[in-house]
Amino acid sequence: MSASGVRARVRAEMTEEIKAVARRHLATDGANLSLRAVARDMGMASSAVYRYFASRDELLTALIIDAYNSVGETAENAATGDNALARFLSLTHAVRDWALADPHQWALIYGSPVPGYQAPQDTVGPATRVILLIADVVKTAYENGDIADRRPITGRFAEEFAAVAERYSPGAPPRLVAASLSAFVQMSGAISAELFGQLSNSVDEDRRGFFEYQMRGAAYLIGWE
Amino acid sequence: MSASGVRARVRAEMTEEIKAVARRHLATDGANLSLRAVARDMGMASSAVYRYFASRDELLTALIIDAYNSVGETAENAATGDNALARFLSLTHAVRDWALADPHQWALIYGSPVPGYQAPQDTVGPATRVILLIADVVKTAYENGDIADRRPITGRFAEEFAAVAERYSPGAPPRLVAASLSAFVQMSGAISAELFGQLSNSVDEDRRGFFEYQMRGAAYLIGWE
DNA sequence: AGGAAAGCAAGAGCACTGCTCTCGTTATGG
DNA sequence: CCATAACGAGAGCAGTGCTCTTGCTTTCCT
Repeated sequence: MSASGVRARVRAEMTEEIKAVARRHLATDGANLSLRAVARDMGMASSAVYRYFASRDELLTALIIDAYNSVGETAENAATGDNALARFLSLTHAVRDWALADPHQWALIYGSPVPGYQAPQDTVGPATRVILLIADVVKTAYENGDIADRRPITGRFAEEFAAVAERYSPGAPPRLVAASLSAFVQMSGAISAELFGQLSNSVDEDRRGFFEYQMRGAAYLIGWE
Repeated sequence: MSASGVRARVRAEMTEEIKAVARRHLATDGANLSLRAVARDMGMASSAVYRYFASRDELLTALIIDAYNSVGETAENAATGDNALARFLSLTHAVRDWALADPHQWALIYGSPVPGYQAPQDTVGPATRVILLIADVVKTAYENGDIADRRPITGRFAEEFAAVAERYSPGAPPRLVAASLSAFVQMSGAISAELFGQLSNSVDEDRRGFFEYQMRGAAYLIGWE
């Protein structure tokens, strides 16, 4: 019976629960969480977990994809505001808040790659959501004429960006694509620096303010203000 | 006999060799390198390694300190040029080159922190060499009048930076300290993004050019050009 | 309805890990 | 010269990822 399949439903629930427990372990053990410990927490034999994830790496991959989607969705929902600059600042703050709320998930996707782990193709889509969102906000602003001129870029990398610009937003200046990607890099770099302890003893009180300062710098280089 | 002590000399050599072998393993296993494997490579029992490092974490700490000093020294030696901007660009390129030559050492010090590992106090000194170097280059430029005005900073974090500025470089505007730290964050973020695969499929040919573009952006926000 | 096939959970087992403890050996220093 | 400290090796403990076998249950097809 059951066109949906009872077993399939149970399987989906189990899969989800394993991921949930694994996410909890992520907070204490980071990327080298123990599959056996996860199984123990669920009251099942470690070998049973392998029915759901072929290896620890596959579990990690699932967590990585979920994390990318989670932060991507958060950013998309936060990209609101009267003008494009407000949307940009809002979304970057949302990403930072997401990272602060769960530093280990952030480390999982934006920290150093797990040794020996090779990210499969399934992760590239979710991984690009935030940068594409930034690019979209910038593109809209540009088409509305809200982007001031900045120095054009030259050199080989300018041609690479010209190709990207032509594909995603014909007519947009290549330097705008470069500045957008640079803004994304600044954002993730600022968050990682804060989370990974690089700011200790210099900015301890108002890290949010310093983050916004940096994002406004990135916004200026894009062409806002 | 031996005022220096034969045993002490041998011990120092052994310590250094263990670190060297461990650094090799770092390239394949990352931060969760195997102490036993290191011992095996050296033809000794794993328990013997504990005569030199009380734990795996202590070995990692030694590697971390060495890495900080190595990149710091590299940056210091590269901070040459006719003007301060040239020195800044040169040192950032040197840091990037250092990271590209040994990504795993970079990940060790600027990547996600090893779970359960708490960096001891010995690491903070070496860890600050690069940022202090940048601050020094900027300070010199400011005192020579080579730094253009930029928008002042406000808010609570501005007071924090004012305190830092007063201590390190009395008279220097707080926003300059903020911009210097931001430049450092941009640098490490740009390198990490490149090394950790965040730039795939957008900048594949001329990553050096894109890096310099970003560093020139940071330089502009400091007040160069 | 009945039987084959597939899914599932558990346990034992392998090779590995960090780390501790004990045991002989060797160099150091009073 | 001899007690002491440093040293290397080995065994052992508890843990790891992963595989394989064994029994049971659900699903699917004829």
